Amino acid sequence: MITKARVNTPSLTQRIRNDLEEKIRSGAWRPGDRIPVEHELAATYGCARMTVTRATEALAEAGLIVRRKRAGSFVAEPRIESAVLDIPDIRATVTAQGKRYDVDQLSHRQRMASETSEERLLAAGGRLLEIDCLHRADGRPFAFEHRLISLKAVPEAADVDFSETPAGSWLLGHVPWTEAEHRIGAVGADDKIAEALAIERGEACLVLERRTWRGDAHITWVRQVFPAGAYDLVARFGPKPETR
Amino acid sequence: MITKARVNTPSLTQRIRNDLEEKIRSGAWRPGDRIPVEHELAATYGCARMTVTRATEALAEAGLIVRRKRAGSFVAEPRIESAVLDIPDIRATVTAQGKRYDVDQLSHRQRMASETSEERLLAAGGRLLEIDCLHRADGRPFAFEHRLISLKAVPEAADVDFSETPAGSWLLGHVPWTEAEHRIGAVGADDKIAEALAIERGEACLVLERRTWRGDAHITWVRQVFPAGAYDLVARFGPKPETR
DNA sequence: TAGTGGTCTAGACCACAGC
DNA sequence: CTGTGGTCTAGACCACTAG
Repeated sequence: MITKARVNTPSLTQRIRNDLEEKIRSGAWRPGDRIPVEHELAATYGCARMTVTRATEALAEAGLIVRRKRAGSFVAEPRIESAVLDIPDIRATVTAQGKRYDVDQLSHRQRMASETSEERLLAAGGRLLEIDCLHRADGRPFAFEHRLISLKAVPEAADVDFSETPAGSWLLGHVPWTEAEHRIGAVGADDKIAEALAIERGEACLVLERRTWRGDAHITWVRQVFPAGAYDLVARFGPKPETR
Repeated sequence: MITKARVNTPSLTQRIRNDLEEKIRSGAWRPGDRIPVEHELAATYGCARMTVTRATEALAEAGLIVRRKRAGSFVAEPRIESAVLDIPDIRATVTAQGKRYDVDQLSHRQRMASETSEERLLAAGGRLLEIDCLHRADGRPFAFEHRLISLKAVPEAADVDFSETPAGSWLLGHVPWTEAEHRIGAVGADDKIAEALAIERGEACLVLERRTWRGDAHITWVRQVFPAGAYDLVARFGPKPETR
């Protein structure tokens, strides 16, 4: 096989992938359509079948096509169900907006985990660090945060001063985690939140709850409350900017 | 090379991937650690280097490792920023909860797109279909929906009866889309929403806005309002249930 | 400059589902 | 049964960069 004179071009696999993706995204191939069999594509591109396979495999993983033995590969039906959500660290969010970030620590204490299912899940009889804080952007209240940290999972957190670096940012940098679950909802501000955020009681707020694990060990649980409009979450489904 | 007697086991590539992933997720390998070079892994598993490459490639795509020429492959620093968000169709959500689904169409009209940037983006001088509806679960208000559909992009929508099948479900089944953007926030109910959802004015609601495209053509814009607590969005980061 | 990942080849055999 | 994807091999050369 002749070696192509590639000069800074994407790999052949990538070009095949992009070509097929373009056909699908442009609508030239509609959901349910069968795409050419792999050996045909290999002939088209003058390459080995494996090269084509790598491309179609990637498309299948991305959910754009479905590959079926004996039947062929087909353009998949789009599904709206999954999108990528960006959930950045609050300090990073604020500074990314070009605003000054401050945190007020409202309370900070150690205690034993209670017997609520919530806290048993987190620390199962161990000690907890419980921290309330207020995040500020340019001095104005940005988010109220209530956090529990399992000292069983992160004993060194007991000695850290979170009055400058918020606990979330510290944890992000010091405790590798492997799994996270987020829950997003809305709630009316209770008295505590209303006071902290300087809004009226009952006013609508966006709530983001996050649990974080390292393997089986539950690291932290946090509930962040944003005044309506202060913070929107954005999720996307579609072409990735990279590799195009 | 000896062909292994595989009996319904995952592929070798998959097993290598799982092994490495396990090492990372368990914490045996920490972020920043270098993982064995590919030819070593190939020797370990008694396979060709390409087989190992396929596994490490997949891990790199999943963001678990970073591969650097000449330097080696390293366990990546976890990033909390992206998580997969499930945003199902409302009808599907309700029926999945085992509840009866109904939709009340509150209004339905055609008009020209106005000159707001919003609507210019959607239909650029063309006709719009504007639909308000109320989704119900077991008869109780579940979500208020305000939707605009570009008749330029979806002319056949003009003749569809959305009083039984909600527009969202119809579009999902009839108009393949390729890109979507979601925005999630909180808002206090205005009079219209409060009445539709049978809640108090000002009560906190979760808002989900979604824009959908097919290639460059903007298909629809929709704003769905859920009473606080009625509906939470869940996003995950971590091991996929599949292929393990 | 040596060693790493990055990519590709030209085969091969298999399992499986559609015909 | 046949053709499809599923997987793997045993090489090869290249590009890049850390040392």
